[in-house]
Amino acid sequence: MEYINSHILERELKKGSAELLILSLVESRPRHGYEISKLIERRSEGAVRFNVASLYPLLYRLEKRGWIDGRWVEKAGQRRRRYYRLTPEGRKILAAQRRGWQAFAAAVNRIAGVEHA
Amino acid sequence: MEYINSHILERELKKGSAELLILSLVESRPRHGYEISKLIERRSEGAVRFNVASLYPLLYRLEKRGWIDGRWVEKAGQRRRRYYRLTPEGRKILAAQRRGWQAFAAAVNRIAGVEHA
DNA sequence: GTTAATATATTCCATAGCGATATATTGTGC
DNA sequence: GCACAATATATCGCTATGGAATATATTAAC
Repeated sequence: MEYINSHILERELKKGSAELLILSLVESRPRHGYEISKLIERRSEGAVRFNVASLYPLLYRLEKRGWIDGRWVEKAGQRRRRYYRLTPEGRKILAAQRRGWQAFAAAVNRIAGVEHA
Repeated sequence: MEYINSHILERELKKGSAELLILSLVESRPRHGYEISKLIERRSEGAVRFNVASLYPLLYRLEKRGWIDGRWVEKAGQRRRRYYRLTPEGRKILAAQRRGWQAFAAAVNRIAGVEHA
């Protein structure tokens, strides 16, 4: 199933939702970058895909802002991974971003005339 | 009502939805740039706002791609306005973008754990 | 021993949003 | 008659950033 130019729309939309998606995924438990990218791909059924060149710099930005907190975990028989967990500050931001997303999605649905999206 | 950092989310998200919103607004009848920007602001209740430096170049792009068709209208007692109407090609793109938006919004809702957004 | 999958990382380029600014016209209040 | 706000279109220049390409390292599979 391939929509005409749908990839353009998705590419652009993805940008704004990236933070919300990442924060949401590390809400329940710490996760590492690769896991996050794979989760987004699977759960969105391909509608959202992250380029590593976007994902990792974004994780650094979120950490620098104090919204997530990363620490290296070394395990025998595994590559070292950096697990990120949500900080209290990040939890507040996540709540705000959820509200922002809902307001935005509602507005787009209203204007674009999309019923029960 | 001001959400923490919500402007960041909105700024980014806007990019991807801009085309969808504009195409939707010129679907029913031709409209000019200023009218489009005001309509988006009003109908979104402030959740989406267009900077003129984004709006006009975007209109030119859409026209260049053949999705909308603009023509100048001069009226006594009014500044000249450029009215844009949706082309048949634009109509197809709009339908595809609506589907793309729905798929995207559904994916974000699923991942971000937003209920009935 | 070669390939694929996992996992993190960076460089470079093109795109594009937006603040600032400009121009022109019409309507309103004083 | 004049200042000001609203309408309407337009562009310059800065900056952010997304993504292709590429690199490195480890483990599993064949």
